[in-house]
Amino acid sequence: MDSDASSTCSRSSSPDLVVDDSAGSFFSNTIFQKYCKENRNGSEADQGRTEHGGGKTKSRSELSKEEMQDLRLKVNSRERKRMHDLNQAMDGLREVMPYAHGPSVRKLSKISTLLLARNYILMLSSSLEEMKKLVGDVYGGGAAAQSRSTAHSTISHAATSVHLPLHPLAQSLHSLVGSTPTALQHHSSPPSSAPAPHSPPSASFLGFHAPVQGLLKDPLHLGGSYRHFPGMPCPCTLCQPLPTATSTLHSLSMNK
DNA sequence: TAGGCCATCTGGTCCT
DNA sequence: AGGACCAGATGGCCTA
Repeated sequence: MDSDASSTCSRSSSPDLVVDDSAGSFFSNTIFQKYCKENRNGSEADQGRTEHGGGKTKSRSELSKEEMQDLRLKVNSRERKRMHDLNQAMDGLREVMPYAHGPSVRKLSKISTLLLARNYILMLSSSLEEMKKLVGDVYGGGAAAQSRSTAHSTISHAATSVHLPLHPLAQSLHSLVGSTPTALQHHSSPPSSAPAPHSPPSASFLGFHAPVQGLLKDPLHLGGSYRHFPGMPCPCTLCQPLPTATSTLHSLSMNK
C-alpha cells in the first residue's frame, strides 16, 4: 500500500469525490448504520415537523434528517478533499527529498517525510553557512565584499568542488543505505534501477533519536537507492570526511 | 497476530 | 452561517 508512489493513494479515495463515493464510505460506516436505524424508527415522528419553512434558511436544529445527512455528506466531502490536498502537498515534499523514488521503493511515511525534510533543510542551511565561510577564507577579509558580489558564481562552483560538513544527515543516510560502500551507486544510477527490498526509514535515518525512535520502524534496507542531486554536495560520509568543526546540525537535530 | 500507517467520519472550535 | 482546521475514534491493509 505504502509503496504506491502515485499522487493519489491506493486507498479508495479520490480528490474529486462527490456525494456518490463519499456516500459509499459513509454508508458503510457503523455509526451511520446506527444512525439509519434510529432514523428509521423516528422518521414518522419527524416527518411533519421538518416539512415547514420552505425556502428560508433553517438552523441546524431545524434540518430534517435527510438534510442533516446531506450536510454531513458535504462536510465529509470537504474534509476528504482537504486531506487529499494535504497528501498531495506531502507527496510534493517527498519528491524533492533526497530519498529513493521509484516503484519498488516504499513511500516515506508522513512522519518520516516531515522529519527528513526538517533535517534536510538544516543540512542545506549548514552547507550554505560553510560555503560562505569558505568563500570568505579564500578571498580573504579585504575581498569579502567583492566575493559577496560574485557570490553566485563562486558558491555554485564551491558547491560542486568542496566537501562540506554534512556529517549528521550523511550518517543517517548511510544508516539507511547500509554500511558497505559497494552497495552505493553514487552519482549515476537512477533510483528506480535499484533492485532493493524496501522499508520505510527509521528514526536513525532521519537523524533523530530517542524521542522519535518509538514512532518509527527500525530496520531499513534501501541499498543504494538514495538520490544525488546535480550541483549539490553529496551528503554521504564516504564523500565527506567529517571536519573537526562539526556543524550545528547534529545538535540541532538532537534537541528536537 | 500485533503494531504501524493510513483514510475516513465526526464533533468541536475558530475565523471570515 | 458556512467553511477551514483540528483531534479523537474507528476500521482496513500491510508487514514482521
